[in-house]
Amino acid sequence: MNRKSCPALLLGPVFKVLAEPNRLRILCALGTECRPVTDIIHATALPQTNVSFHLRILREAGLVRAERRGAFIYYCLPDPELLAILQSLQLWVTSNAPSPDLLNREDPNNENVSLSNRRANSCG
Amino acid sequence: MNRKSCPALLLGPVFKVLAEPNRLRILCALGTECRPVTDIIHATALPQTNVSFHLRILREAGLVRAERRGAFIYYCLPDPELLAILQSLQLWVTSNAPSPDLLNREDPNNENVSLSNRRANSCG
DNA sequence: AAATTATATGCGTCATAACTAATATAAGTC
DNA sequence: GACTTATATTAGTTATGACGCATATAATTT
Repeated sequence: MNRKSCPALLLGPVFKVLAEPNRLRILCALGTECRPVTDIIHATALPQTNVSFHLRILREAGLVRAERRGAFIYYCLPDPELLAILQSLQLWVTSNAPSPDLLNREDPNNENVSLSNRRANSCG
Repeated sequence: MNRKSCPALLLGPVFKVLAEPNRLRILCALGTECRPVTDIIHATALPQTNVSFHLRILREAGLVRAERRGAFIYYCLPDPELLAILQSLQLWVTSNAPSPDLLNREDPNNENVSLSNRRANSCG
């Protein structure tokens, strides 16, 4: 099963970049504005070296654009479209996915997924 | 910067789940159909234990639904909406992001991101 | 109920990614 | 050119996640 038969594989690297909470916070701190790294450092309260580390990853994934203005380097989202897509996904998650706090816990009653015998079904 | 000030943080766990290529292949193998685990094993050529491992993670993230039918457990996507969102993101990636093959390599000329001095800009 | 098929789980190992500290580069100011 | 500010990089450490093996559970068939 290669990329041809599963084009979604293209999304893997992007998802990997977006999976890191601190990177999401950086994107959040950017919003629709362009901001210098210093601002991001203050907004996220992350150490400078760590912000720079994550910015590089975001940059190489094409998820932020960087441009120098004098001594500062401003970062911003490349495209409002991206923001819209992420927001629709966010909407889907909040309305459809299980409580995200449960993701890392075992649900004691295994109620998330009932594997008990029932033939009635809505798909397939 | 908590969830209130950055609701995108909710997406972190979902992205983490979607970042794994084999999980994307499993979703791909499912498509819009419901299929038993055996089918997924054959389609992906992954070892059973590995498929089961990934299915659990997908399940707990709410990205697939499971239902038993006799001896088989059928898995399927919970919602066509999800597929649509992922496809729009995929479209964005293919048209806007840098070549994904470059993501894991250092680009030798550093052409991905020009940090050279230029004051002209389109944002901020 | 024994055997078979379908699927899940626990554990150990290995690879990868995040983080820290120290240092380097690059631009601006005096 | 020396000094300061802004940002990036490198190396080392730690944490996390994927995978494989062995085994467990659950339903089906005989």
